[in-house]
Amino acid sequence: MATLDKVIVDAMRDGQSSRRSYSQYCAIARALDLVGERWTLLLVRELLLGPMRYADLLDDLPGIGTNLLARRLQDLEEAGIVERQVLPRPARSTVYALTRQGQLLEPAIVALGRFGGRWLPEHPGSEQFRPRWAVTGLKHTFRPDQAPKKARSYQLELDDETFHVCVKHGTLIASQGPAPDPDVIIDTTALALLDLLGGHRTVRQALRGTVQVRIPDKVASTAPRDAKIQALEEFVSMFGWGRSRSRHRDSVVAGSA
DNA sequence: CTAAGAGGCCTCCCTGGCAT
DNA sequence: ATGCCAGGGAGGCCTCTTAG
Repeated sequence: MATLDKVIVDAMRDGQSSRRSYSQYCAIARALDLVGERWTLLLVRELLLGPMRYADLLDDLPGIGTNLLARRLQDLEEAGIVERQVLPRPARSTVYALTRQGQLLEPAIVALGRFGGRWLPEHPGSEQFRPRWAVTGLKHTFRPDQAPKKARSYQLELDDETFHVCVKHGTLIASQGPAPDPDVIIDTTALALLDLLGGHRTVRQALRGTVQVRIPDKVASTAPRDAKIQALEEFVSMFGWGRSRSRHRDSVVAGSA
């Protein structure tokens, strides 16, 4: 924590940093000094699924200016929350990744997602939407009590992007890229996945529509069709998508009565 | 005494252009 | 691919004034 403290102390002392401080001896205020500025937590959200290149961050944060992204990355780097990594040959490009300190923000972001879900409309409408945000959403709608006892590895192919979701010992780990040895491969669009998780499509309807499920041979001991239904039902049941919104609606109705 | 409004200053953010 | 810079708009903060 010495690094983080130094950043704030330096900022407060010389006044030259762009970072504003609440100057309160409070852990929450200190956290907001570090990550409370506009775009910062969304930048961390992007990196929760793995390292990303500058251009990809720019693409997945529509509306952020190039200079602002550079500044936020620099601030997070100085605070020890983000670090630069250079990929090996042949890519050799620079990527940005969360440090161990940065990964400590995950529970806070998941909690914010649960909170924000209460005000999230059922469909994106005219708002921007990215497949990786749906995958991040899996983290804060995950219900450990509904997870299968045996570990499962899922590969999600959403639009043009591939993600790996691993459920093991009641925890969910999601990352960008293919699963090394998936039990189930789900190939669909991000919006179709939202429909399925939100309960607007049943598993059978989804399988007749735009959702494709592939099961590598090793677990296809039952009839393929049944195995697909079973696998997709098991996946969907792990997430409480839509539950938080209904709780909010209930409270609004109760409050207005 | 307190709350609300006005005005000036400052910071933040975005856009577009440009350099490395 | 990365990120710096200038210009301008929007909004926040601070101070002062005024009304109740």
